[in-house]
Amino acid sequence: MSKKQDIMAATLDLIHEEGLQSVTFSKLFKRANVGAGTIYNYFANKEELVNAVYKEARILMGESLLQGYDPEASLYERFKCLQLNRLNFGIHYPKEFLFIDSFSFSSYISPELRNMEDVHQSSEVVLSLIVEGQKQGMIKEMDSHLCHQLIHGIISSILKGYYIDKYPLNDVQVQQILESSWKAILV
Amino acid sequence: MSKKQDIMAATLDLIHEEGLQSVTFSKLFKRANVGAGTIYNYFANKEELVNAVYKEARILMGESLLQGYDPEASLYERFKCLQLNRLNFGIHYPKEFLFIDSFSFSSYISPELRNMEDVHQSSEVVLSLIVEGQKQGMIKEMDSHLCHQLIHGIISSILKGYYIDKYPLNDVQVQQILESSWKAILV
Amino acid sequence: MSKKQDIMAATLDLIHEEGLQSVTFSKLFKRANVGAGTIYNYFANKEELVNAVYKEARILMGESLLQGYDPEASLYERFKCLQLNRLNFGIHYPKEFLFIDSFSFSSYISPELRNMEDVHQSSEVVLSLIVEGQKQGMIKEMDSHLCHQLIHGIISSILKGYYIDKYPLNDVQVQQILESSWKAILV
Amino acid sequence: MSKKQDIMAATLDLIHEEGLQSVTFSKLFKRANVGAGTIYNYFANKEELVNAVYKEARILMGESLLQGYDPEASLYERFKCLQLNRLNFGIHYPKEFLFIDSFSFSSYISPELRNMEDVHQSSEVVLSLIVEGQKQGMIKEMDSHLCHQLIHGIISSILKGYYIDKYPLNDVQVQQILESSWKAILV
DNA sequence: CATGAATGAGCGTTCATTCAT
DNA sequence: TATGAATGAACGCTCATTCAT
Repeated sequence: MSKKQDIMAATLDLIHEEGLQSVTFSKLFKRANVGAGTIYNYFANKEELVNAVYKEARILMGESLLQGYDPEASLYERFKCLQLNRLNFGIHYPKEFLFIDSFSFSSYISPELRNMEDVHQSSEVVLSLIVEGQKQGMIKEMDSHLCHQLIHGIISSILKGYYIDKYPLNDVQVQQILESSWKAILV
Repeated sequence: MSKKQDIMAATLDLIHEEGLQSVTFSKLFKRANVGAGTIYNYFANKEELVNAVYKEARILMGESLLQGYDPEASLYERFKCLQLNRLNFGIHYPKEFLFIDSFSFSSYISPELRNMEDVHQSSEVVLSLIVEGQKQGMIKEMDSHLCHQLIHGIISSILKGYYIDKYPLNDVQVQQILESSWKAILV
Repeated sequence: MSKKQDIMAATLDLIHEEGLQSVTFSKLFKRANVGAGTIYNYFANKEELVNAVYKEARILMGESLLQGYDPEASLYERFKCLQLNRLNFGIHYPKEFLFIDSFSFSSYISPELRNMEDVHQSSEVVLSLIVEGQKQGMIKEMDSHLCHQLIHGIISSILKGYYIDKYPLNDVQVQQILESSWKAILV
Repeated sequence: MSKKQDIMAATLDLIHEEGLQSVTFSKLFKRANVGAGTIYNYFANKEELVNAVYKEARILMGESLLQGYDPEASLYERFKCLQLNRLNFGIHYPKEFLFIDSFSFSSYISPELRNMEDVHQSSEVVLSLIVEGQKQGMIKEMDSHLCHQLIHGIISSILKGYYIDKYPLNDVQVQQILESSWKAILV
């Protein structure tokens, strides 16, 4: 792995373990096994480093959310795919998920990055799916952003409980969650 | 007593505006209009100050969550009351809500405080309501903590979208949210 | 006892217990059982307080050093009286002795105070005793200040060893010390 | 290595000039011409710095005190060597001498350091010399620690008078002091 | 007189950043 | 590139001093 990736991986690890506030450069150097000045060959400052880590996580998330999405499938199949992708991303990449969840609204992350297209692509897919479902009379008439937030919020919240070992997330639970979130927005 | 309240209010404001990490004492002194040493008449150190602010927010939340709760009312009425209380707390006390949401799992908050009884009382009311509903065959059979997390997660997520002006939260939306979250957990 | 004396006694105690550097006003207030502002009714600032304590100790020492001094007695008798007075002062007033010993050359003590007449009276008695002895051919010809310092130094040093319990100071030891210091300066 | 030495030298200078209590880091930085953080590359904190300076002074003193000591020489020759070494150390290293003299019993100095072997070696040489002299009937029968303290005290006291220019310390005076201290403990 | 809450300059220390090697 | 000693602004905190009561 390159020095640059060592640094970014160490950054994400430290953010996950102790929170952004306690990611000091001296901890970072030791963890990443690089010299104090090496970071500045790759990143102009701490903020750019964190933003780069954020960007990488967002790209990874963006790729995950639309994985296997079949525009031709039924409304419910497409809905399940999107929700499952989000859930699986959170299960397999907890560090990335929590980092994105915590800092998307932080002033630490630059506005340009916050509005990256990657994840928004998936957001738009979700939004148009909602609108489509409402036109068909399947999905309840409500503000589409509110509806979007609602089904995402279920996944995020479930994941946070899972991370602190409140319950397992096996196939049974996963199916229950998908059903629940679907029923929540049906007419 | 006013100085203490000034300091705590300024702390909560700053946490809300810039995040806990950037609550420096120099910002705090200016915001609260007190001298550098004044804080130490009331709080042993920064951590105790933050914990005191957290405790106050938790007490306020604890009082709000069970407001008007009638144990004799129907299952659905009780459910709506609990969800509505949470939503209203978030609407009227956004700073408190976000602070609690962000830092309940932070190492900055002492474990004793994290496990205060106040909010947990309401948690147990919710949990037993879920179990009761499951016995009656109304609520879907699933891990009660998972179910709890699900309905809370909906409210939290909706509130976060509301805070960044994604949509309004008028009576219409509020009713939709209550219905959605109820349908999410019905059999 | 008056507030003023409470404060001065507490100051001397604290200096003796922890050293001047750690005599903070907050410790002082608690020890002396007075309010934070009360000191300023009696002393303009910390330095004046310390100087006042120093002055009081010096006055006490000045009184002690010439106690029972009989100008008509023999050279040796007068020498023994002076040395014994110094030794006894150190034995009975360890806090005062050590404070004077440590801070006589500190910049904390004002020059005027350092050159108070009280103890110097006794110094001049000692010096003229030395000169007289040298004229009589009993005391070795040497710089009288050097001689003075020598016999004082013996007493001071012995006291410091006594304070840390290196040895007892009973009559036997006291007699040995007086003899030794006398022999040290004889021709 | 130069920065470390700069810092230690500046520390010793400041202690000598103004006392330990006024060795603030801001004075230290200016004096040593280093940045505020540089000290922490070499010393964990202020106390460790002071202890390091103390240790260096003690090592220097330990080397000086037994210089040229010939165990085969006569009792008086050995006595003179020890006393002269101490006197010379004080004359050539006044800052080190006063620092050790003042702070050997300060809580600032760690107990391990206080009980270093270096200087104690010389103490034991002095003590056994005293005991030997007492067995031979040359040195007065008295507590050996008392006797030790007495002859050290003479040197210390003389040096303090010398430092404030009370008198010169040329060969004549030095010989007088050695004789006086010898006579003080003879039978 | 006596009080103690309030003050803010100054403390020891941390840590993002620089730069000579 | 890669390094890490050096830097100094900024941090949390202390404490002598003030002043309204």
